[in-house]
Amino acid sequence: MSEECSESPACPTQQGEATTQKCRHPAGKDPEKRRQILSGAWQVFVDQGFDAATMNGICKAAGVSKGTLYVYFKNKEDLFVALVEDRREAFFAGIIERLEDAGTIEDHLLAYATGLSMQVNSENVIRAQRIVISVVERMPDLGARFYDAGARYFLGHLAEFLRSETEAGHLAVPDPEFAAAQFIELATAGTWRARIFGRRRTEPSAEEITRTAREAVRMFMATYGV
Amino acid sequence: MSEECSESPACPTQQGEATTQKCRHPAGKDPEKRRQILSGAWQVFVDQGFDAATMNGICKAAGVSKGTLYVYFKNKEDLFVALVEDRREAFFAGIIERLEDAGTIEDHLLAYATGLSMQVNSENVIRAQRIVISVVERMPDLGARFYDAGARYFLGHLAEFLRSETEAGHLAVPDPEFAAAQFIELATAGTWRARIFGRRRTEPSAEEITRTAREAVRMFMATYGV
DNA sequence: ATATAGTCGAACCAATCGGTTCGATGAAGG
DNA sequence: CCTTCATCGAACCGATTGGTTCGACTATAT
Repeated sequence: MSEECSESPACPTQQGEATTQKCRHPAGKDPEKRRQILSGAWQVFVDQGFDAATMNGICKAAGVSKGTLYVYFKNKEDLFVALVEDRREAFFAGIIERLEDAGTIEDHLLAYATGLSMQVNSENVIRAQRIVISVVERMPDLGARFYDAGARYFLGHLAEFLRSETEAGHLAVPDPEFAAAQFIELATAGTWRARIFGRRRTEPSAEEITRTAREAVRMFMATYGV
Repeated sequence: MSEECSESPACPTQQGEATTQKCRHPAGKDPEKRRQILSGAWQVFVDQGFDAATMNGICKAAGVSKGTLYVYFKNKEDLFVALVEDRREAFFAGIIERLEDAGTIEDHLLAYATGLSMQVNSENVIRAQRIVISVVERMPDLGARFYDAGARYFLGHLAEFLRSETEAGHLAVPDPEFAAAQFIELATAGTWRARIFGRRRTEPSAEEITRTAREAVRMFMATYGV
């Protein structure tokens, strides 16, 4: 319950030091409360889906009154959009970074594939993906943005890597964008589709992920290696 | 509106010949009416999703009274399950057959890939997949059965083909099941995922499909060719 | 200390949903 | 011709929903 006044510039209590003092936030602007709402909403949405989730349930889960909830978000759809916007980056952060130190091209690709597959097959992300897919018809932009933040983000980054390695003569990739798409599909071959359709209800094991990733790299290098 | 009495064995009107005469069906057993309901339900579900679709809307679309609807299907979920059950086979029929006459292994794989990709990326099938995915949490078996009738059916068939070609010495595929999964992912690389997330709102062109299919075959043969 | 204002919580609202009921209708069957 | 019965259609039901309102409470800022 101890918040620091770190956001509102109109709050004169802020001392520069980290202080546990509270300060007055304008209605609907307390970032801590906002996070609290989003956190509760995440739980409810993730295990009930968009339609089945009720605003009352979200209030209860978030520990916030309904009136307050509607001060922060104007309706259910707005709340959901904000939630996806808030989480989508977090899903895929930390994977790109850890790839920088990889050694050979194979190591690089392998790390890429395993990181991607683990994340994209994890229970939470699978559920989130299902929900986004289920509302794509009603909120077309949401799905597109979610895809851009996830798959497309990886695609772009990987394509860039492939292009530079090709220019350096370490690979022979005529169409980096397309090859990146191929690689991403290979990285999750046999797992993701079955997961998203509920055919597999548990996350793939680390061994399976690395095995699939290794085969993806092998296949990729057999085709695009020099 | 002309029905033949072709199903009910209790109907003495049936003459063996095709007749346009009507006959009395026990309540909830007229196959024509059943088809009529499923057809209306299909339209409504496909462009509204499971939750947004209402039983009243389905009645109107099907041209059937609500009372009758509930004679044929005991509730919304039951209707939806029956609908998926009714359509899932139809989605993927006709693709396997047309592959039998293919010549070389490459031709065979190419036909497989293009047929699969066209079907799986078509607007109707994409929408159906989205709906199934959206209810997977509530109806786990439905998603699994749908997956089995679609992807898994292809996987099995393709794996069998790969195995026999390997035994004949035309291919070198150590793990046919897994290789089949790889091939299927490659066949839809760059299209299906974007389609399902609504990132692409139009079906891929025939040229793109064949191009992707051709690259899939090339990659596959580079890895598993003799 | 006092005024201010963000939050609470519970009641409230209109709308809609899935599902049921039942008398009217009209065609099939003997 | 008359009976039977599947269908119709419209009213009806209880439950639940997203969303609103408003007075009570309380921590903050002056």
